[in-house]
Amino acid sequence: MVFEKKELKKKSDNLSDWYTDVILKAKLADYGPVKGTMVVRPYGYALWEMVTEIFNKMFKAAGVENAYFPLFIPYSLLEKEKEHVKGFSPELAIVTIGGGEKLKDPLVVRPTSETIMYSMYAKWVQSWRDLPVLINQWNNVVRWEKRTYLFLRTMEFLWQEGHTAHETHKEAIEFTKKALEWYRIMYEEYYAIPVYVGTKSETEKFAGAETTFCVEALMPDGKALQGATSHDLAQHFSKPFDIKFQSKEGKTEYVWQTSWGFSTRSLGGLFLVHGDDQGLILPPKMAPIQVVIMPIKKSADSENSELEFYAREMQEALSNGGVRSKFDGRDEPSIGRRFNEWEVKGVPVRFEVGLREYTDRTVTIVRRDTGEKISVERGEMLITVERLLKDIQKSLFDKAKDFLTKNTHDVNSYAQFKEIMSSSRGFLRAFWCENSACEAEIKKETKASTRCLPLDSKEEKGACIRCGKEAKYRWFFAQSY
RNA sequence: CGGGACGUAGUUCAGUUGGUAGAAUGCGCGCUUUGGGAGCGUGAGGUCGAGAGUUCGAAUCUCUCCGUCCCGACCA
Repeated sequence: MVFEKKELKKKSDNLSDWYTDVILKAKLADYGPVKGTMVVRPYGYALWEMVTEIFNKMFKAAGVENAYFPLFIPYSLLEKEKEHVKGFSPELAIVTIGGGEKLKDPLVVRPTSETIMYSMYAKWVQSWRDLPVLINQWNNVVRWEKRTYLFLRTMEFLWQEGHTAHETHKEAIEFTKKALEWYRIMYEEYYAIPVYVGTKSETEKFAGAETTFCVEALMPDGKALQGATSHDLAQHFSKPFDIKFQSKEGKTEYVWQTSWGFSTRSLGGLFLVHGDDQGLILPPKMAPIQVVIMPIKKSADSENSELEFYAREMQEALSNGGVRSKFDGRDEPSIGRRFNEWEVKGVPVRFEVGLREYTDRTVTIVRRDTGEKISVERGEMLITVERLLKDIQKSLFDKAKDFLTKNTHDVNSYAQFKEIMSSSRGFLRAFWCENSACEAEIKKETKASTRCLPLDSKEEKGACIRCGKEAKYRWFFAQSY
């Protein structure tokens, strides 16, 4: 049974309107007073906290430590790596006045921390014994975006940025891939969003990187979202920043570095992929509230207190079983409205506990994703919920995977390429000559840019989709968010 | 930074040929309610984005500015 949301825009009508609407109505975030800024509200921040908890466990297990570096970066530092400053200068916020005086050396509000961190790494690394350096920081960065969008593109966003330094290139590359694997796990196993994992083309890679690895996800409108990136920086920064060490052989060498980041943008993807006309659907592993318990009261007070006791005891059992739950014992608004509130917020499972359940010693359990309603014996509650949460997690992933598969096309002619890009979009696997001029033309003509070359790609003999010249690989193309 | 739309109550919006501010919803209080957006009563809430001009009189007409959203170029 489908219940109309009088106040919520429909996902099926217009994805972009629905997206903004649901974020505001679910109280995930709100617009800040400065254009392009966003306030992350407690419910949205709870999701980000989930991300930090999950990643911190992974990072720390690999020996990565958290630290904090300053927000302000001297412009002179940023200039040291040529490609880096060129890539970022159009979107920098620069402080020119401090303490009422014009600054001699303007300060950049960090757009990313390579330069400020590496200026410190140069002091800290002297010997091979100082390596590897494995540091992550959770912080905010600012990029002066011309056009912004809640979560997906804001002027200031939250992220983690990991920065490592190693003795050898091989070790650095391995670490880059390790970070990439963390990102894949976060998307696939927690966000329930299947991704393609690969490397970026020369034009799409990070300013200053040797190679950029990425995870790419598909949104319901057929556009691709770059989920996270991990960079092999080689010695591009260690040379200008003079990060040197003496090797075991007594030789002076520059370190090999990596950097990798995952931002609040990912949450935008989470909302887009799983929601429906009723609102958000959060995968159980990410949901700050996995089960909402709703006592349905009757007017006789004596019954209510026993009912409430019955329901509260259930919450305690859930909590002991490691299930995140919320008890909604409010008298107002009406029960129907409160059902809808939690649906908009995407809580995966709802318990309905009324006189019927109390009398029969049962609980009515409702799935957010399918709307399916079941009655369960009180004794079977915990095991049923645990199974249900797993089912929902899997079912959300399977659904997204199915969508991804159906919208990934092998394309062999430019006419077909254009046709798909002007209709359903999605990921297009096509041969490309790897010439950046050709890439630019394709983007201009179809809006599709190269998203990645999947890691498991096999060399083949083909002809570039646009120019017909020799091409070795099928690249993934898509319109990017 | 180009193109479009729009600024009136917390929100969504109406406001006729220019005549001095409205609705719905939300919010407060009281009572009745509770298995899918409850009912009745009552109350609070506005520099009509800002400034200037035209006029006896401007939310309404003119100009300038500011801001927001959407679509492009740019980007995590």
